Amino acid sequence: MPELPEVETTVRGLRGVLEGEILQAVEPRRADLRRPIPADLRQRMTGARVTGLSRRAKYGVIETDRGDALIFHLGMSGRWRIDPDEIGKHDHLLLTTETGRVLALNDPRRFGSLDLVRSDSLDAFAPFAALGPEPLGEGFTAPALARALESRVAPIKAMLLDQRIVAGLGNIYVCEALHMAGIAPWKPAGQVSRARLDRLVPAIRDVLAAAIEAGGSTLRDYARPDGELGYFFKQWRVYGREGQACGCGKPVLRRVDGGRSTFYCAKCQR
DNA sequence: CTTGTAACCTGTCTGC
DNA sequence: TGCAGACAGGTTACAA
Repeated sequence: MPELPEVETTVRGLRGVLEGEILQAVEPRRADLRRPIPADLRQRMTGARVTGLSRRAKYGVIETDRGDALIFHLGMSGRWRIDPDEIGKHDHLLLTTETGRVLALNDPRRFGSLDLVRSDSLDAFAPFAALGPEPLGEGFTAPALARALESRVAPIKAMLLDQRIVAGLGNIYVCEALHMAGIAPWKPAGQVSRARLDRLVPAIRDVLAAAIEAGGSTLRDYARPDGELGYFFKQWRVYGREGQACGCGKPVLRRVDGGRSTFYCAKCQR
């Protein structure tokens, strides 16, 4: 479940297990995900101490006292499992700490990625260099968004999914934010009024912040050593709710293009 | 440069 | 029960 809030929740959960710990074993279990896994990952990470964990857009960053940064992306189906009972065929990287905790990066579809770069050149890491502002950061404002969307004719939804415009949104939160702001998903981005952009920016912030809070409870359950399944609370207003009533009473609609679903309310979003 | 579509890969669910 | 088809949170190569 990897959009920005899920990656943020994941990083927070990993922090409790990894931060300050020495990696006793680092074991890649296949050569590639979406990209090749760095061949020297085991050698460079084994014996290193984890100094910190952070997030940029949908990427998680694990830094060590050797000046290396392990960057992971969860793709569509990636997740970290904490102290799993057994290792399965989709567990592609295993980390074992000196205290005996085990973390398994599980990703059945393998759309995720693993990269290893020097901490002092994180900004030069190509996928990072292309990213737009963090939606929860100070650089994401209505004027800045208006400038980025100026004269663009692609649908506003497509622009918000473009990580160069704003970094971290995915299909769920774009649908939610557009509904909260009352904007039709197919409106040409450059034609969205300034008044609506003024609503959109806080809508994006609010939905992400609320999701991070809700995701926290998910990961807490996830981290249980007994492997008990956690709850997954859905607070979505439109995503995954085709046919159900919007707050206004009209049914939530779903439209598919390019194999991607968009959920929206034809009355509330214009 | 901008835009839209196909492809990558596996698992799960639905309907016949 | 079997099986085909739709669908899933992302990114990117490629064509137009």
